[in-house]
Amino acid sequence: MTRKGATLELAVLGLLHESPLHGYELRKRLNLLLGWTRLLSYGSLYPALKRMLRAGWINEVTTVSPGVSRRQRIVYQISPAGTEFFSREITDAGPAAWEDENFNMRFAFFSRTESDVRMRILEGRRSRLQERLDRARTARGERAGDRYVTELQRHSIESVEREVRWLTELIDAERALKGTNPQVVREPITAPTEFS
Amino acid sequence: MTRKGATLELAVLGLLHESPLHGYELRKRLNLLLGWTRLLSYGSLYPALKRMLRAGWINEVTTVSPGVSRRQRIVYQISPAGTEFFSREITDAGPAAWEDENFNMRFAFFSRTESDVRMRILEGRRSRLQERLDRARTARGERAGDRYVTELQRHSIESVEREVRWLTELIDAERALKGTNPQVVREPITAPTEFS
DNA sequence: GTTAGCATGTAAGGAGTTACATGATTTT
DNA sequence: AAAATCATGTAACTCCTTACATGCTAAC
Repeated sequence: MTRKGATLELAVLGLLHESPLHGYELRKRLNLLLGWTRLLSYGSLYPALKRMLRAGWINEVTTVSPGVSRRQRIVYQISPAGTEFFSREITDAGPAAWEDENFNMRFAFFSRTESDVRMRILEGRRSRLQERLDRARTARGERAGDRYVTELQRHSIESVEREVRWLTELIDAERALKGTNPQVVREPITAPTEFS
Repeated sequence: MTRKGATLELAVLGLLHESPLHGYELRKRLNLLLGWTRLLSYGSLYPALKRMLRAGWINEVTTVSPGVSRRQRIVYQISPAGTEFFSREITDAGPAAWEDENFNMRFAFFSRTESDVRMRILEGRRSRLQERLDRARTARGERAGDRYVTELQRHSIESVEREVRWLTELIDAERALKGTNPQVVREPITAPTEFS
């Protein structure tokens, strides 16, 4: 099936992989992690958590000993099924991985990916942007009418070009890394941050 | 009311303002004009045209003399009500104008806007991005964990900074222009391009 | 004559927002 | 004691995409 919109679900699983969290905190972290243009709303997060509960990817752990705060909260933790799903999805380097909505999230979890997967995603992303660039460049020549339109097109093209250069640097770095160390780069798991 | 999603409608009206067009051609031009990340689909354009017909903003002009091609097409032209609506919306320099989805479109039609409106939209857009930047910058300090996450944040911040610089240049240019010529900058209307 | 591109649509469904609703806890 | 922020949710609605359906016309 490979639901197109598993972005949110995957990001949640990725965060819960590090430490259990409750909804409110999850939302804050998601907004920091992925530079979403609009902030993620509760109306979108909470239903997603319910869906994930039903799917068996996460478990509800109603607060036992909340530590500092005596405020009751619903804490979620990732289940084995969730871990399995996350790993499977994160391994997939298909077109979905380099689409606009997914790419940032995939990149954010690159530490949990094999080097080849990273490469294929970065290269896929780059050629996607390259296509867009080609279209934009030919379009520019055609109608040199309004000066604001022209300026907008110029700036858009420059932005995408910059993005492409960034990807090229990353690809080169990845290739260099691959040469020296063919293994997966495993970051040491940081100690679960205490959510206050 | 100020429907949030009038973006598409406004863009269509803006294009029809220059010359009557049929749906297929409209879609192509919209995709060029606004650098939408995904191409606009027919499933979104055609229903929008129907809505606009019902609203009385456009008229259907089933092809009379198609010129070069003898292919029958449904050509739309803007109505007085549509012109009125477009002018009213394009004059509004409220928050909606500098949101992500709207800003590019508004900018593309800047030639049909007063200098003060342009200024307010550019400045609104800039402070919106500035806020985003502040949030991102403070976020960055907190968790210097994963190197890919760090790189993503660095790059995002740099992109927004670049955007802010661009807006600043535009604002300065606009201010200089305002000093010399307080009137609206009217581009000569380019001759309606013959759609083949 | 067949393929590629032109041209117009509809139906079902996904993903998320806004607005509403409620209440606890912490800070001032 | 009030205000801010934490915390969790639901319902209605919007906008768009995908996939389907259909047929014309130009070029090879």
